[in-house]
Amino acid sequence: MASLPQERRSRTTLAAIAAEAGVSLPTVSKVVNGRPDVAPATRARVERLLHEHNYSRGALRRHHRSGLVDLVFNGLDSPWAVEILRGVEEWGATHSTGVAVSAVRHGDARPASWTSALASHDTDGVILVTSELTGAQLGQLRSAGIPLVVIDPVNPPPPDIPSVGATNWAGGLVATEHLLALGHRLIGAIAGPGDYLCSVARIDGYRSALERAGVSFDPGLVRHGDFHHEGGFARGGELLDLPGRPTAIFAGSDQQAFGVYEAARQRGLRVPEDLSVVGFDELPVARWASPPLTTIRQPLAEMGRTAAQMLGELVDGAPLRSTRIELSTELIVRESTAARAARPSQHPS
Amino acid sequence: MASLPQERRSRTTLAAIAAEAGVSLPTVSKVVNGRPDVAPATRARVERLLHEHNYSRGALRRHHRSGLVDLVFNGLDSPWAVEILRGVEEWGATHSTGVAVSAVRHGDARPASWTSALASHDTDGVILVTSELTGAQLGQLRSAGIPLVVIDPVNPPPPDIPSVGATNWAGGLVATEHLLALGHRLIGAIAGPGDYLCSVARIDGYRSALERAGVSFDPGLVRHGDFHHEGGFARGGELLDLPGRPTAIFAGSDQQAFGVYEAARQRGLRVPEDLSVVGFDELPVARWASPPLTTIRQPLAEMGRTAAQMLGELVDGAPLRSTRIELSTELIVRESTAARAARPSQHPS
DNA sequence: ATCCTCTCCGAAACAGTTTCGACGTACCCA
DNA sequence: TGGGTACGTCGAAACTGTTTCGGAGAGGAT
Repeated sequence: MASLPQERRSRTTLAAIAAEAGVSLPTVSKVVNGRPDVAPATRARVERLLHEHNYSRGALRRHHRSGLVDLVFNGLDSPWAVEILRGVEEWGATHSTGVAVSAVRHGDARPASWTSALASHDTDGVILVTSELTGAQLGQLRSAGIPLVVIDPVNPPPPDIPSVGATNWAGGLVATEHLLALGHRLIGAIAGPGDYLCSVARIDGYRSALERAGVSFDPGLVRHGDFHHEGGFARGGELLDLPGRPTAIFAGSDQQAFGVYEAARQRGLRVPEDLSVVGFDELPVARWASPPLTTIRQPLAEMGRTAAQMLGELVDGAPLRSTRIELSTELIVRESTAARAARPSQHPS
Repeated sequence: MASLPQERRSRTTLAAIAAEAGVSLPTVSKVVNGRPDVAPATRARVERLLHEHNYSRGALRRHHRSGLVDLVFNGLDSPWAVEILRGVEEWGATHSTGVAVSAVRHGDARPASWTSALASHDTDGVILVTSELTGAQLGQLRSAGIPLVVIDPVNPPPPDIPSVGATNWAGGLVATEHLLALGHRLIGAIAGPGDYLCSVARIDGYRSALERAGVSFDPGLVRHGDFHHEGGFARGGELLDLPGRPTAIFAGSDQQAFGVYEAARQRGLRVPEDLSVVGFDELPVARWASPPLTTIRQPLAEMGRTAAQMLGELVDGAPLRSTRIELSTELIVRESTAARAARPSQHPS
């Protein structure tokens, strides 16, 4: 039986590994299940082979539906994330599928990729939210046959990976046009992290709106935040301390908008009388802020539902219908924006 | 029922079921896995037997750790929930355990209990958050041998079910004492849903603080909200429209506090000059509200971590150490509370 | 040397899944 | 009506993986 080397390439079975490692099948099984009674040397040898063949819980398990989908966030510290989660969970509830939530932490000491965690509880598919995707991770997923859908990818995903997002560019455009229509000409903008696709799209929309209106784009009025309160507060403060203080700020996200609120409040500036603010996301809090926030609605829950839907089809073996879906954004006007005051604090011109 | 009860407890194997149903073992396997090629009549017969013996993925699997814990929320529509989730997820990440999130929906058409959903992907344990727990559900869990930990139970759980909460009573007391110390005497309160334990505890604390200060408790100043923005807005509006308008409101939750903000703003009342507001929870937004919210910190993430920790011990078969843990709350003073104005009920201009 | 103990491993029994072919029935067509 | 075809249903056998249990061998104590 040892004469045929083809044996091992055809199927990755415990017996094959056992033969190659020169041990018996039960011993390999014990290694896989972390049983104690295996000598360290033997364990290491088997594990190395296991890893070489990247054995994934049995080739036959490949067709077993576990009824579980993994939802991986890049940080779980935003109400933003819950909205996505709600959408995915709703889909899961109506399709008898569990949703396992996890968060990758960039600053974490353990550089272990989230893909390794997936192996412990076998998952039917993965939805990755605003996270980077390395080639190695992709390779792991592919070899394990686990479908993947990305929401708001930070870097453009490979063509065979479907992604779901919102019309961020159009949203940035509409937000800025709204401010322009109110008479504002000095409009600041706070982007998200510079490497997020959705962030640059929004700022591009902002710039296009300015240019279409014949207002020159001033790079000094654009800052990069972190999409959180802190970033909005710090960057917003910088903008408000500028000699030519903007009369309006496109905050890039709702949370940043609230940071801007606070920066304005601390400087004795009123919203919207002295400063108009537009957010992005339409978190539930936006309607309840003081004053209620004018913002760009992004159908977060629906994005989650859509991604889950696509993933479900992929899990069922359906072919990929579309590789990229962008759900439309919408301007929601509330009370944080107003026409530019007759005598705003004019910058010296 | 004709067979000995010991028999089915000792060994519920597919082969036994097959023999009893008069079919072969593979056929039973197909039924369990939902394979299509089984005649409806046969399937029904086998399923009935399966249910009678309540076969649960093999008796040997009983000791198999799936590395998955279920976190069941009563509605997922609050930033409150994410904080809990974060705590549980953190624990899961460091204990190579996945966290499956689901939400029960009270108004849902499908009255199917969440416990049935648990059966699909076998779970090591359940953390239930602010939800009711029927005896039937408890029975299902017990018979399946799935440990349970409850966070903020709505009704007092049975003595053998551990629960985690916060010192709600003390929080309500401290919040109210803070307002009393600022000179307020007409203090409104907005509770959560009347049947929530945490809600009544907070209001009891509020009442005790009043009584200890020699201020008479006026039931007309207490309203029942829903812990959400809407409730705070509606009930807060009612309080503010009272003839003897309160000069301070203990909002019962941060979200209700923001609802009160909006109710006050619509009436031209300023916070804190005309109205002091205290929240409860210390959601991340509280620090970024306009004005920043004075609130009672509830260590939500730590509550999640603690519950997960307890559940982990239970899963490992450790004995129950304590049946009830209350983590301490803490007053965080920001800018939404101020000393009572000299002429409280007048609009300053 | 002898005995004991403890670690490590595999033979065998066990549990469950999948493949594949047999059997019977229903349906279609001449 | 008869023959052929298609399909649904089921089980024998082969397969994958898990657990138990006993035995070989190393090392230590006497």
